Amino acid sequence: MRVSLSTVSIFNGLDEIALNDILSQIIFQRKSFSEGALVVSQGEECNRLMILIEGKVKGEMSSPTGKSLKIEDMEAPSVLASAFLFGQNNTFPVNILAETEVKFIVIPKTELLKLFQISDRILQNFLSMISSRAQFLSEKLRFHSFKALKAKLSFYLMNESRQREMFKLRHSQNELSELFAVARPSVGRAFMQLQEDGIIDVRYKQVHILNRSSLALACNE
Amino acid sequence: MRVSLSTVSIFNGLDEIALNDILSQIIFQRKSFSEGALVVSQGEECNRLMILIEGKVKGEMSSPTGKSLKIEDMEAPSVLASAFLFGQNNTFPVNILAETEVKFIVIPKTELLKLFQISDRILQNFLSMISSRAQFLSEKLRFHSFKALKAKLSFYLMNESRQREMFKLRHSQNELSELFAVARPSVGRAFMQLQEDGIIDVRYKQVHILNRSSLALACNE
DNA sequence: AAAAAGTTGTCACATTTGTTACATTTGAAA
DNA sequence: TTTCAAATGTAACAAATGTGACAACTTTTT
Repeated sequence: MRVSLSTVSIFNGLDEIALNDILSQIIFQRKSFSEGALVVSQGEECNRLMILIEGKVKGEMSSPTGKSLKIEDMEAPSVLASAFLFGQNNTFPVNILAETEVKFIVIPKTELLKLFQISDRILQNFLSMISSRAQFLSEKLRFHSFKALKAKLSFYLMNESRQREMFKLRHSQNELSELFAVARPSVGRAFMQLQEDGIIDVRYKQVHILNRSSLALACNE
Repeated sequence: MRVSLSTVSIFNGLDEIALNDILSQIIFQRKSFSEGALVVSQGEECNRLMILIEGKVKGEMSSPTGKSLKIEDMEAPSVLASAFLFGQNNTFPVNILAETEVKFIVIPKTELLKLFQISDRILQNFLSMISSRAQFLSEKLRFHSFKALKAKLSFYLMNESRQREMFKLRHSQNELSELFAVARPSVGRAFMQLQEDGIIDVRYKQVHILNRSSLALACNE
């Protein structure tokens, strides 16, 4: 189940052999956490790159009320903390929780700088990752600026369906309520409204998109 | 009113002479816009670094309803678009509007890459900027996850006051309503509530913080 | 197959926020 | 100073969302 390191985005374009050579030149750690563990807590100093090579984690922001806003799910292979490593206030903005057994490779910031000098390709990969990250955060921000819940849900359904007319929801209404930062019954109501509008047909996790163009319009309300 | 280039964050630590030498090695443009102009529109390809050297701009996301969510104000010297240059989907996530006459230096992506090779310092500055940018976006995101408007306003007041007991608001309620993504009368109500709670005293733009610790608590509701 | 746990549909009611409107106050311009 | 545009205080009502609850249904576990 563990992934090959060459599939990790920061090592894009490097083959196993080159990669082994490069990695032999720096110091790094391996770390494991068991299911449910708090891998990183919000506010903790961000001074090392964490590469998830096995398992799944989720990132969530604990809002001040104690409730949490789920930011994203990640599964191996992926790179955590990339965008926060070099900032002024380099702290993690989220809690990261292990959803399964997870394994990481941990590269200290100083060693990462060495990597940049060794391989131009790694630097370019890193720049690309960090930019995508900022794009991701902007998208999240736009998403939360969608005021109406119906619009949020419509947008979500547009993305989840990917052209298909029928599909199964990956998330429960409870999870959606965390993603959208609303109460659970509100999610149910929003589904109901889209159904009453004749835009979708939904029964438990099974969704049938009846009118995709109306769904697109519903994103704009 | 135009600022010296050495005060721009991406050129931190370089003196005028070194900077002139470096800049002579690359190709870049100067661009001006008049007040009110749309400097960059959301969705436009982001393939050049824009350095604001004179004037003020604001960035806002047009939400699908046509309403806009103000993201930030920027004034010279500052660097735009840094975080989106190298991503997969390198488009601007915001509209950028000139609030005064503005002047820019525009450096194409390819030339920026040259700069990185010429000066390690510029690369490091760039990494730092882009990380701070991601932090900024995360903070925005957390802010919008503050559900209650009273909490948003409290948080805003905590930041704006900076230790002081009395201060003048920099933004009108109308502007605040854009920042918070709510309706204007709601902002007024939130002020009123904080006043009724005995936490602040507010009369038009003049704010008096009566109980800072309660204000801090109010952020968590 | 049966039991347990989790998910969903749904309700009534409280609370918050949006909308529209208008009078008042302030600050800037004439 | 006077005038005027903008900002603010405030109200009534509409709409959306939160809360708590419970039954019905699914899925997973035993």
